[in-house]
Amino acid sequence: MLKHVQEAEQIEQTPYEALRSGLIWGRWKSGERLMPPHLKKEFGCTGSALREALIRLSGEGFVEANTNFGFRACVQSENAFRQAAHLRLILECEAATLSVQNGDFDWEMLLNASHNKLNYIENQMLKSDDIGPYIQRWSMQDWEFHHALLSACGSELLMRAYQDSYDKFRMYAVSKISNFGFSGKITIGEHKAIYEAAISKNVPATIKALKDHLVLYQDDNRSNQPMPSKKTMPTKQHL
Amino acid sequence: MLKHVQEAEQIEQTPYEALRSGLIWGRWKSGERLMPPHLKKEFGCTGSALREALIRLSGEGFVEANTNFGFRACVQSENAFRQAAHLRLILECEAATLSVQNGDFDWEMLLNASHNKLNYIENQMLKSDDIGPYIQRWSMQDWEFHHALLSACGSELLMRAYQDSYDKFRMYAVSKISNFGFSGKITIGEHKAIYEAAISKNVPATIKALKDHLVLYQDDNRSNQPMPSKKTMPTKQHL
DNA sequence: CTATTATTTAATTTCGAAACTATGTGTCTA
DNA sequence: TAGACACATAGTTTCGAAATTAAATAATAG
Repeated sequence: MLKHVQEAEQIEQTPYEALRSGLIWGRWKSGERLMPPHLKKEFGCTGSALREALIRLSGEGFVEANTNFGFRACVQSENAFRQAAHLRLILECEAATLSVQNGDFDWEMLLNASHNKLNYIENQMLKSDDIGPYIQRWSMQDWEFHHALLSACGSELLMRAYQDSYDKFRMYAVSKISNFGFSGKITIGEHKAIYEAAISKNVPATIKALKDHLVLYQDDNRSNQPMPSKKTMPTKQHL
Repeated sequence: MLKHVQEAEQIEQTPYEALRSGLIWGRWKSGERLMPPHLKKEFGCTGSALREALIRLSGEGFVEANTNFGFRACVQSENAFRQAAHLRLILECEAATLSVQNGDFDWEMLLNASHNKLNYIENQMLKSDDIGPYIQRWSMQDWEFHHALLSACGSELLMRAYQDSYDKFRMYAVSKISNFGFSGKITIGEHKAIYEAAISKNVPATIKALKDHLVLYQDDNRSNQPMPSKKTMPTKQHL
């Protein structure tokens, strides 16, 4: 799909990392089967190793696992994308609130540094005609910035949940959003707004800036495709 | 640890379910090693099957996996418990808000039925001297009630994140909270308050009732053991 | 006696073959 | 021709042994 992505994947080490990367960057189509016997040729490892990685990824929600039917890439849909964006927004707002309240001097320095790096890349992309070669680096810096923003929230559990939602959001964004979510000056301005609100310890402004940043993909997921409550039975509990 | 729990575990089928159940119900001490070669005797299955289950559980955050060091039961601490309670509260409030707004007639019936069942058990426990035999059943009904409450939120992703936080909360509650969180009339009243607020479509009252229900374990996790922001580096991104 | 190195033990990880399951094809019958 | 049954094939899952790695003990030199 993407030349630069393809090249980068060659560097990956473990099957788990390679698969996770490939899933996020749209290497497989929505719902496509992931068969160890086939994949092992191009991954240069045994089928069992791939299976292990796929099990782990199914636990994280990136692949679907059905007994005796093997593994499939996550089924992508507009609805699933909205759900990921929604969850990400909830977790990011909560963690950012705590982080702004708790953040010390070191946190401010970290946030400053990560925003500078992100801003630098984004301005380079603004000048360039083809942003393709920048996408991956930009995506990494975007993550580093959002991670730094929340890093003082004080809860590793919250951080982990956030990363899951962030990665899932990115996976859907790759296939649904043009330029993977980078919209030139608009994006630069949004990141600047988040940074300035957070660094000045203004919690309501930070939350507003975050909502503005993610509102594009939010819309209203309440009325469109509601989940029928009849079908929603409690999953089996392990007593 | 618990007689009734031990008995119930014999019925379990897959190693994954048995392990998950054992972890939640405090079968292993905090940080204890989980070695397939030892466990396979009592689980009556091969070591490889256990390994597969442990990998999956590590993806869900119930066991810690270190390369070439095997698996360990989750390290429990007061801080980890607060984080689980906190995350659960965030997700439950958000999902409950959506659910109350979206909930149709079927949802109301489901909520009513699950609350009745929960209420029935809790009143039985109130009369009894030894609540031991009721604990597991009560835990199951408690889950069914909370699940029903959120079931109309419209986001499977949010529901799954909630279940993870709920199960982790329960795991810590088993080891930290007397009677696993059942406090007689107080608990009954809290569940009733949640039910009545939700069934009357009162969002603010529902949120308040949920916060009252979980506030005991909340305290203030901001100031006690803050996570040093220096150590918080972005985890490796898979390009 | 201490510290470093070898040796032994135990556990984890990897691997490939065997068993099982599902799918697709072809044949036979009504 | 349509339907049902048996067969063949592809893919999944399970299993146990070999290889690798870490921990523990014994042994030797300083």
